[in-house]
Amino acid sequence: MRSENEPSGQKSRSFIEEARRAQIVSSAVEVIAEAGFAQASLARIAKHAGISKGVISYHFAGKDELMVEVVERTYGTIAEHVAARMAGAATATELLRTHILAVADHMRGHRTQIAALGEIFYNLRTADGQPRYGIKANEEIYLALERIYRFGQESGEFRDFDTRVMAIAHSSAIDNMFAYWVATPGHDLDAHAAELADLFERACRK
Amino acid sequence: MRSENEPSGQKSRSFIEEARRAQIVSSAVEVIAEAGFAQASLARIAKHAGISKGVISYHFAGKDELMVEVVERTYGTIAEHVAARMAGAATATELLRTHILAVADHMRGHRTQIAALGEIFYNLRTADGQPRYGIKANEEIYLALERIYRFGQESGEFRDFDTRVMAIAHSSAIDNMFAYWVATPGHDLDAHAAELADLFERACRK
Amino acid sequence: MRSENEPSGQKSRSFIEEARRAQIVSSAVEVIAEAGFAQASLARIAKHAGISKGVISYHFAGKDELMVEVVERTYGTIAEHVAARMAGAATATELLRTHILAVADHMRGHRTQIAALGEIFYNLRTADGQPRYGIKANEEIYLALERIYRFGQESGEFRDFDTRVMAIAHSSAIDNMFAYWVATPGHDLDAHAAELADLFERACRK
Amino acid sequence: MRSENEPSGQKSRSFIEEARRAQIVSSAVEVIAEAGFAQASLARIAKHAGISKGVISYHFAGKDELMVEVVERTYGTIAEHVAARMAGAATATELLRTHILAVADHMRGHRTQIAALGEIFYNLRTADGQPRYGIKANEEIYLALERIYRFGQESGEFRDFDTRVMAIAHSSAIDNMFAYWVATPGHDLDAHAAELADLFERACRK
DNA sequence: TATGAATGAGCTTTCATTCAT
DNA sequence: CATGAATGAAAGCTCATTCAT
Repeated sequence: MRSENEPSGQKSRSFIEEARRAQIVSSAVEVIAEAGFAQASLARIAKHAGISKGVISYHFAGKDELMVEVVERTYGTIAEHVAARMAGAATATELLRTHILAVADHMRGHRTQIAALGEIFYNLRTADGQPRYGIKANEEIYLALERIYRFGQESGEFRDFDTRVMAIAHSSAIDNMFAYWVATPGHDLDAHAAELADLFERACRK
Repeated sequence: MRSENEPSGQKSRSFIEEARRAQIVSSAVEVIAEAGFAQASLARIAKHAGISKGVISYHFAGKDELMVEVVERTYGTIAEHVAARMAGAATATELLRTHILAVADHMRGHRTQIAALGEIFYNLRTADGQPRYGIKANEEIYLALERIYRFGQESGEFRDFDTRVMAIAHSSAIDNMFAYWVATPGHDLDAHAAELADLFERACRK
Repeated sequence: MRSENEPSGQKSRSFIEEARRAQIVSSAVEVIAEAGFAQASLARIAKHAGISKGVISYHFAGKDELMVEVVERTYGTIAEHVAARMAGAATATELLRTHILAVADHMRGHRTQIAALGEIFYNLRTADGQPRYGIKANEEIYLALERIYRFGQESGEFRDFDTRVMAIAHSSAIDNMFAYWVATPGHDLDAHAAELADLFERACRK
Repeated sequence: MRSENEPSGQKSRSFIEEARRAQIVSSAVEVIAEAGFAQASLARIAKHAGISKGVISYHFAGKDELMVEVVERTYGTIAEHVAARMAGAATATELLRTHILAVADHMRGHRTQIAALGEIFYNLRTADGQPRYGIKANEEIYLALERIYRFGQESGEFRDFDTRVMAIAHSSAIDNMFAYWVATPGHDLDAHAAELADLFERACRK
């Protein structure tokens, strides 16, 4: 919830401003998902949105700010959905299975957003050429997953294993489930997720 | 079929030609691994190799052909090494573990090559904007891994599961092991691979 | 002729209108003096004034009109001050010395204005690319100075010389005294002006 | 004279390269002199030279490098000419007069170059917005002129005065002689220079 | 074979100006 | 009166590619 004072340093934006930003972000998501990060020029994003190139420059300080906003909006949506679904789980095994199933569930309705997110994560670089989000950007996810796994180990549900390795494998299995699903028409996402849940449950249990 | 020297439809090349191509491919690998696909302009690759920009255009039909050649040369090397190591394995469990450990073993000495390979796989697109190697480029790997898993199921070592899902998870776990190792100084690659072998063995066994 | 309030063909302006124009001119002066003519975009001037960009366009027909107004307001101020000081001089030598000293005196309190004036004189161009104020804009000054010098020649105080050359040298010496003073912290403006007065007095006298 | 080793860190350039750079510099000079620094875009300079825009980028690292090269080539030519002429002068008075006359002499044949030089001096800024050559770029000239004036004071030819103020006035009188001559068709440059020589001689002598 | 030179398309960004509200 | 929004032209620059030598 925002307070009156806009405490996080953001300027409050008008309704129109907000709508335009959302429209531009949405257009960027679609272009990136369809044509890839490298082809997603401002000109192309503007054309896709049916607006002038300059509008983007007017509403965003630069291409970087636009990309970062795409990430923040998209990533936030996923995190919220998954967190809500996991709130109901009690055991580590339940948490583990719920996480995989909830993410898959979210993917079905947010195909382009997640595809765009992946492109930006992989490709966006800072002015000095360093990746802005490298694999280090997954750290937050890894920590969250490790918490689940350690909880399982402490509760006696799970055997002893390296939680970091397990978290990386878990995270990458989900990422590639998404990529495979996007690329393979007719692929059964739910079945894939269920198999994955079994896989990691068996890999962890005593 | 052509002559022995042109088994795959390629024109036979002089020694010098071959050496130049190898030199250029090598330079491309280093630049891509270090700076990323997007920053790997022909100018930069040429400069890194200490040659003129035009040489690349002379020896390769275009940037695409160069990238494809990088993939073919690099990928072939990995496949050979892993196949040789797996020749000694008898059971499905042994094959599974050996695959993971052999790949990790190869990674240690071929860091830049594999990094470049990943960049190209992820980023290279055809003229019409479609990914040249999408996840579909993994099909060969998936088939090979599925052969192992089906063998294990038929021999009674492994439980019943969807071999395609397992293959995708297996492949992605290896890819991200590499990415994590590259990004994390001091990360123990062997220990990671051993953990991964345990993980998949437990996920598969009855 | 129009009414008293519109002596020079200008539309009569409301108080608010006048205040806004003054505010904008003032902001323009500060931005130009600080950052140079080329960096003084309307956006920057507006931001500096804490108003919207459109306000400037509303009150001025275009950037050109704003610049011209800056020149007129600023230039008028100098001329008034110098004329007042020279009113008390009787001989040509006194007039000459007083001019230099009075200008220097004015500079001390109007640094930004004069700096901005110089920037605009030097840089502003008409739509067809010709300088709007070239050296020809100094004509008025040259004529005024020539009047002093001719007076001195007629009164017998000064030797015979080309009054136009003397006027140009005089004017440029003052301009550069200003530029040097602005660029050199600690430079003694009064001493500089006094030296200059001696210089021209000696150059003129018989 | 250049040595074989190109000791000053410059890459040796081919004849064609050198010719192109000279052509581009020449085109830049003409465009700047005619249309002013602000209007001298790379596109305009290229068009004026009858070449593609990219050629300039190919031969120069950026617009800055081109501008700096214009300054260096043009400034060098003036300095050489003036120094050669002054070599024959013995007294301070002769040096003083010769300097002014030699500069004027050079101006007649290098109108556009000097005009361009002035534009760049006045307008070129570094990336952080600071003038690249401010009035500080005249320091070298001031020092050279002060040497003449001090010499005259020590030899007893000249009275006591502030040599820095005299040098600034001297330098600015020459600059504006040029500007006035450029702007005023039919103006007699030689007569102007002779008057100026008289002016400064009288201003200095005892 | 190899090179330096040249091209032109496309990139992001800045800007003065216009306009509906 | 004032604003925020939008426009489109032009800027400097990068790049893959072509070509004469």
